[in-house]
Amino acid sequence: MPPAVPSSLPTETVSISAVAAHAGVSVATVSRVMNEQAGVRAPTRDKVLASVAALGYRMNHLARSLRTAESRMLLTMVPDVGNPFYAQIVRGIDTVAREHGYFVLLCDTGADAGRERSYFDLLRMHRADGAICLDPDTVQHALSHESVSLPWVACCEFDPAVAVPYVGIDNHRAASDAVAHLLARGHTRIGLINSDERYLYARQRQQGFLDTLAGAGLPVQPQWVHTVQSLDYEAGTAATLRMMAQPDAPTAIFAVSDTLAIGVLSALRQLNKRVPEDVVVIGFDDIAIAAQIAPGLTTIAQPMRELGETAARLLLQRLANPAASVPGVLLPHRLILRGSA
Amino acid sequence: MPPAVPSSLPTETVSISAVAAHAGVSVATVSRVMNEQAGVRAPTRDKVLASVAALGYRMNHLARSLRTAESRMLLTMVPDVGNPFYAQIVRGIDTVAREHGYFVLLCDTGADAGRERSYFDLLRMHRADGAICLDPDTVQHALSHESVSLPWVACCEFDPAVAVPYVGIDNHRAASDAVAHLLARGHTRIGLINSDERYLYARQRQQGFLDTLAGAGLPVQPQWVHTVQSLDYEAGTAATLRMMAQPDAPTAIFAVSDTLAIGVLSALRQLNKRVPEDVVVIGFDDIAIAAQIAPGLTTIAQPMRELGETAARLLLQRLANPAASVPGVLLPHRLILRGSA
DNA sequence: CCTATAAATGTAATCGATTACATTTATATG
DNA sequence: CATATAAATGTAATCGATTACATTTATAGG
Repeated sequence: MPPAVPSSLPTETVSISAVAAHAGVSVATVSRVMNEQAGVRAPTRDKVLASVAALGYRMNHLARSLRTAESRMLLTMVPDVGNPFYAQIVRGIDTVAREHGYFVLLCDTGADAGRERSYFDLLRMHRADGAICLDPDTVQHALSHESVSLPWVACCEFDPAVAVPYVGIDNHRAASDAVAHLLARGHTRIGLINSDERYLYARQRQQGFLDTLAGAGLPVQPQWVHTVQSLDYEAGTAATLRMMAQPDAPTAIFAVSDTLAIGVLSALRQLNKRVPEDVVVIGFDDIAIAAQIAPGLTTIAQPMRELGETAARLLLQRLANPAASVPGVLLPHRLILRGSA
Repeated sequence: MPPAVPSSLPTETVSISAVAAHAGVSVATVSRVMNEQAGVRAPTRDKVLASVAALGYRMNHLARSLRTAESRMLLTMVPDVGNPFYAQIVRGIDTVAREHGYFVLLCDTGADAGRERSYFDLLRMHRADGAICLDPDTVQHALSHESVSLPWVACCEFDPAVAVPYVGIDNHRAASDAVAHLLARGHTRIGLINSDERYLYARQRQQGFLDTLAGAGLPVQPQWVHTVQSLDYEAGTAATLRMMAQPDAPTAIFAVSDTLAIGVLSALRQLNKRVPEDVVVIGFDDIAIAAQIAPGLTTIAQPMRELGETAARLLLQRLANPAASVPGVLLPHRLILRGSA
C-alpha cells in the first residue's frame, strides 16, 4: 500500500466520495460516520476517520443544507450594532446559538425597513433557518402575515397582538418606575426625551410616563416631551438644548435610552446646569458606560444578555417544534441608582 | 386560462422547475432570466417573470452556491462586537460588502483562538467566500500557512511579514504623536496603559511610546507601564489605581484605547485628581463617546469606517483575482485635541 | 453446518440550482 | 423561397451531501 496522501498538500476540495474511495467504502458509510450514526462497525469507522484525516476532508455544508433543507444559521437583525445595548443582546444570542451548533448571521439594518426586508429574504432562500428581529414594529407588522410560514421571533420590539414569539420587558411599568423615582425625589417638572414613535417601546414608555404623571395629578406640558429620530448622543444633546431653552424648563429629564441620556448630560454641561443639583437625569438600559461617567447615570437596567439568550432559545424551540404555541416572555427590569438622580 | 395562483398562499418551496413548468419553458431559461443573462427574448422573459411573481419564487442560494462554489458571504471576525471601535469598522465592511452583493457573517470571537479557528472552518466548508480578521496575531500566525489557500485579509491587527493583505494604521507613529503631544505640554512623567502584548498594535504602540521618550532623553520607569487583559472600562480603572498608588506617580497617562482611557478618567476621579490640571489623559481610537464626556478625551483618531471599507475592498479584490499581489494599506491617523490633554 | 434473522454496507435517487452542448427557431442573404 | 447563419431555447450532467431501499455479511439457533 502506498503511503497516505500527505495532509500538508493543499488538496483541492475533498469530497465525500474522495474519502469513500480512499477508505474503500461507500459514500453512505462515510456519511454515517460523519454524522455519528449507529450501525457502523468500529474497524470501518476507523478506516473512514483515518481517510478523513489523511485527506483533510471537510464536509461541504452547502450540500448538506441543500439536502436537509437547513442551514444551521440564525439571522439576527439589529438597528445598530454600534449601540452597546444591542451589542450585549447579540452576545447573548450568540452564546445560545453556538451551544446548539448554530452560527449567527448578524445584520445591521440601520433601522431601514427595505434593508431588513432584503435580509429576511435570506430565510426564504434557505440561507438561514430562523431570524431574531430587534427592529421597529413597522417591519414586524409588514411581515406579520408571514409569521406562520417564516420562523422568526421578536426581541425587545414586539407587538403582543402579532402571533410571533417575543422577549422583552414591561416598558410601561419600567417607565413608570423611572418617573415614580423622580416624583419621590420631589420633582414635578419632568421632561421626556423619547425616541421615534414607530418603536413600540417608545410608545409604551411614553404611556408609562404620561400615566404616572397623571396618577400623581400632575399636568403634562407638551413642550417637555421631545421626540428624536436616532439614539445618538448628539440627538439627546440637541433635544435637551431645545427643551431647556423654553421658559419654565423641567428640573428632571427622563431619556428612554442611556445613549440619549449621556447626550442630555452633555447638553446640561453646555448650559452650565449642575447634575443632580439643578437638573436630574435618568436613563434607560444600563449600558456599561453609564457607570463610568460623572455623575454616574441613574437608569433602568434591562437584562441584555438574558434578552438575547431568551430570544435565541425561543427561536430554537420554534424551529424544533413549529406547531407549538408561541409564548411571550417578559423579563424583569431594575432601577439602578447613581449620582445623576 | 385559470387565474394565477394567489401569491398570498404560503406556497411550499417553489423551485426553479416549478417556475419553468408554470411558464412553459425549461429550467435553463428560467435560470438565464434570474441571472439577467442575455439571449432571452423579451416575451419569454416576461412569461418567466410573471410566473416568478405568481408563484412567489425565491432562488435557493444553497443550490446555486453548491453549483457555483461560492456563497457570497464574507466572514468577519472581531474580538468584541460590543466595542464601539470594532462596531464602526464592521459598519464599513458591511457597506462595501452589500454594494457588491455580499452578506456579512459577523463572528464575535471573544479574542479566543479556538473559537476563531472554528469560524475559519466556515471558509473551508464553503459557507463563506472570504474572511476579514480583526483578531490577534497569534491566530494570524497559526493560520498564515493557509494564507495562500484560504482567502482572508487582516484588519488593524496584521503582521507585514505574513503574506496576507492588511489594512491598518502606523501604530508606532501614532503612539509617537501622542507622546510627543504630552512632551510638548511639558510632561515628563508619562504612564502607559497598554493592552495585551499578543496584540501587534499593543507592541507597536508600546515601541512608539518608548522610542519617543528615549528620543527626548527621558528614562522610562517600568512601574509606569501597565498591561491589561481586556479593553473594558474596568481594566483601565484598575490599572490606573495601581499605577497612581506608586510613589512618584505620572502626571500624564497614555491609554492605547479610548475605552481604557475612560476607565482611567474614572479612576482619577476616585482619587480626586483633576483632569487635566493634575493629570492629563490621552486615548486612542476616537470613539463617539470620547467627545461626550467631561472633560472631552484627547485621542488619536483612527479612520474606523475607512478601515472596514478598505478591508472589504481588499478581500473582494483578492476573491476576484486570487493570483494578484497582496498590498498592505496604512491609513492616516489624527490627533484630536480635547479637554483631557 | 445450514438457515433465519439482524446488522452492516452499498446503490442510486434526490435536494435546486448552473451550464456545456444539442436542438430548435428566427433572421439574413442570395 | 431555400439555405446559411445566428439567436433562442431545451436536455441532461453536475455540484456534494443525505437517505430510502436493496444487498451483502455476520450472528444465533437448531
